[in-house]
Amino acid sequence: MDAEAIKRSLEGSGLRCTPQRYAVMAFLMGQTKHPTAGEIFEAVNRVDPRSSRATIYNNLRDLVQVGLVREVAAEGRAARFDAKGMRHHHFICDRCGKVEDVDWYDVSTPESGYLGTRTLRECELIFRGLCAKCASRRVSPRSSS
Amino acid sequence: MDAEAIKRSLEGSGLRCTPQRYAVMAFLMGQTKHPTAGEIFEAVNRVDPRSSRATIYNNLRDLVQVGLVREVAAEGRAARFDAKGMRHHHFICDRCGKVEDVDWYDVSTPESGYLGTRTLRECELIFRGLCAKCASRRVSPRSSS
DNA sequence: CGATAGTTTAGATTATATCTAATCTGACAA
DNA sequence: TTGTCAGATTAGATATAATCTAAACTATCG
Repeated sequence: MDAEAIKRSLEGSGLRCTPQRYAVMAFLMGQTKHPTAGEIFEAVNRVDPRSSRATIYNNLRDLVQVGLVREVAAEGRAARFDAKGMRHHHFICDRCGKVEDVDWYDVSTPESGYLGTRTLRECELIFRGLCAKCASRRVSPRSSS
Repeated sequence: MDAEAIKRSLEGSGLRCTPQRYAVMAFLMGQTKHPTAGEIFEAVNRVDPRSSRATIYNNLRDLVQVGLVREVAAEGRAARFDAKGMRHHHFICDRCGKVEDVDWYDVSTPESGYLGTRTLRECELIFRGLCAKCASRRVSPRSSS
């Protein structure tokens, strides 16, 4: 996504396109990983414009609130974020905790009545197991003994 | 689940059935909510045996590790826990953040090859939307104007 | 241009989780 | 039964992540 599209998405969401917000959005959109707020802070501050830590947190909160960014539902101390671009599911590794994107496929939605009087917005899938790296690590020590 | 079954499940998992571990398991099994470590600490310390905060955290880590308890994949500052009893999915409210259990149903698993060389252990479903309380709250102000 | 709301700042503070070293406890072997 | 030792707990210190605070800055609108 280019500069103009980022600007438009921010303003379209009711947020001003400040340099600091732009930097966060641009960083997240160029990511395939799911960085923590701390990682975003450090990455973004390598170049101008600089942002204070509170600005990073404030901006992530605002971006999540308007729906341009989402917090990833994963265990671990620090929240992880990704930009809502192409729809995808997440795979979380039992061993190393890494969160990876996997292609979207439609999940069968529950029967009507299943959620009672709750209103359903989205069904999110999380796959759990071993990532490619950890899965091959497990196999390797055994095959040599 | 009764006292003896808790003891057996602890010992069967390779953990000693200490009074403090028993208290945490008993508390979690009597819960339909998804308490934070802090909430568990407070609830458990209302009666003997008392536990230090580190003991609560240590024991939750151990219980998660052996698979008797799981950390719930939900946003929010503090981790939330539930005992692995009856299989269920979770509904997370967009507005109040409450995590609710909903009945299990089988999710269609992905086609072979979908996860590449990763190994799949489980597909977890998270429903998102408004809980019954927040959904009815939203409707009420509008219908009066 | 001035006013004002929105945003950022930098450091302080809070909340959550983890560490640390000493002490306690229970299991097991002799 | 006793002694040993590994596992567990303790209580407070410390680390980490997130949030607060009040002042300053900035962009927008009238």
